[in-house]
Amino acid sequence: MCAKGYGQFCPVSIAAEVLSERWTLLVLRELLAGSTRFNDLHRGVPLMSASLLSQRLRDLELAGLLDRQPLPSGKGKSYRLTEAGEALRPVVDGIGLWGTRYMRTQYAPENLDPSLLMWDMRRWIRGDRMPSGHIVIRFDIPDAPLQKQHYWMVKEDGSDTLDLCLFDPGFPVCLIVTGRLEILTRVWMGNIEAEHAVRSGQLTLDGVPEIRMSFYDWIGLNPFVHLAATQGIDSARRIA
Amino acid sequence: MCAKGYGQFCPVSIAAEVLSERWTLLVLRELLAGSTRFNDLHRGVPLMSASLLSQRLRDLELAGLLDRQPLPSGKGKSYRLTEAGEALRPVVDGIGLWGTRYMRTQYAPENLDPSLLMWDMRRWIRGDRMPSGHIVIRFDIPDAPLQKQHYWMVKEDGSDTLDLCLFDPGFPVCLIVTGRLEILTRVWMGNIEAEHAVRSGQLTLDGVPEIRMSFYDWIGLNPFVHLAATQGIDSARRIA
DNA sequence: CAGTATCCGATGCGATACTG
DNA sequence: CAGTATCGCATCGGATACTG
Repeated sequence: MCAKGYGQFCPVSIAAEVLSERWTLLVLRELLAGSTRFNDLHRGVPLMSASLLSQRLRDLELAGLLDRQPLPSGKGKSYRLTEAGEALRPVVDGIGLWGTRYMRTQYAPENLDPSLLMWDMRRWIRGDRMPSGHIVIRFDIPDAPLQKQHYWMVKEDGSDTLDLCLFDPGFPVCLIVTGRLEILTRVWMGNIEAEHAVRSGQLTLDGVPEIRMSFYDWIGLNPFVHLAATQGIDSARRIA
Repeated sequence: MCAKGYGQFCPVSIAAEVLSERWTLLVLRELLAGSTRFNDLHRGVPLMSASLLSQRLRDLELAGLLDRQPLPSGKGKSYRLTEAGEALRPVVDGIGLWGTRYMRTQYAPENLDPSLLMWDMRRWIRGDRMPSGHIVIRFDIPDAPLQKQHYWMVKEDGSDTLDLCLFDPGFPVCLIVTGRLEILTRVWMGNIEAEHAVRSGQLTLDGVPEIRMSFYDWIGLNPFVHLAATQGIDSARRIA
């Protein structure tokens, strides 16, 4: 009968026809976070198949939330939110805030993924607060699957953005951060304070004191934690 | 592999596992609008099968958004949002607002439904602004399917809430409002001003002048229109 | 009335393979 | 690399029938 939509004139219903499709909200989150390339978007939703991501991007374009431009470099396309898509930022933020406050399944084992964590951290870590020079930080996650126990964050001199490597880039490592996946995730989500995690030995920092001390300054937090703080919600109080 | 969820620790993802299920947002809208009984909820999402509504209500309960209490009257249950569910109001409002502003398919024929329109109007029409006494308003929708051309809104003396009848309740009718389905829907959605619709003959009022004049006072508008007005968005400007 | 169980068909989606 | 087409299965959800 009703192929797809909800058959209602209510704007919530019309909006839900786009927004409630499986994965769409997460793709939107990635776009709002600033990813513009297919593979970057895909790294943010690694469990989604490429074909489905492609499909959803087309859906979003059709719904007028997304603009797809061929790249000047010839290969590939650039995906950018339109005004309508950008206007969903408060909605997606609101959903994230609500999730932070009320949902408890965040740290279930099946929701933890070292690569995803690192990819998320890479985007928000404050490269501009790191010491100058060529900085390499290694993250060690001993309880992760073998292929996913080591990650390298690389900051070139002069640039503030980071590169995430899954293999040893070869440069000398300035700092090794070691912690179990859940701990690292909780620290990142503002659920455990970084200082506390280090003091209690849940997180280990290995490197020269200068860089070790700077850690707390640049490690940063997932953006929803900042949002929550704005609204007076304290993530740390919610330790399960 | 991933049975159901998204396998991500991000709060947006956790929230989306509940919120992005098909129909869930609309059920939530109904709950937020104040419906507490199964059949009332169902009238708000008539195209949803009862079994699926039942299922979704259970899902919402399980996720902690909904509280299901047996009614003192013995039969049936009462559904009420928990604090967590209530906390989604700004999100659902935000989605509705966004839909009002950016989505254009609202008035596609397949989204228009006279019964749903009447049910929505019933909830928000200002009974307290109607003249006192036993008031019966009949709505005539000449282009609706035969069984759905006539609706009666009944206000008992002393009560401010309205009853919606699909059959002639037998009392004398004070006012007949006639208009095509799309016109009635657009007026209700603030897309056409009621006065304008009447002046231009798109809407017809038939009754004694006193009640005819009061129409503009109690007819009201869908709540998202009020919200939009608060935010400086003018629905009337968006006539397609 | 107020739901719930079951059945079966449509479709959504992941895996795989393919292309410029 | 940056996607897109195809295929086949899993599951979602509507219809129907049933129960307190």
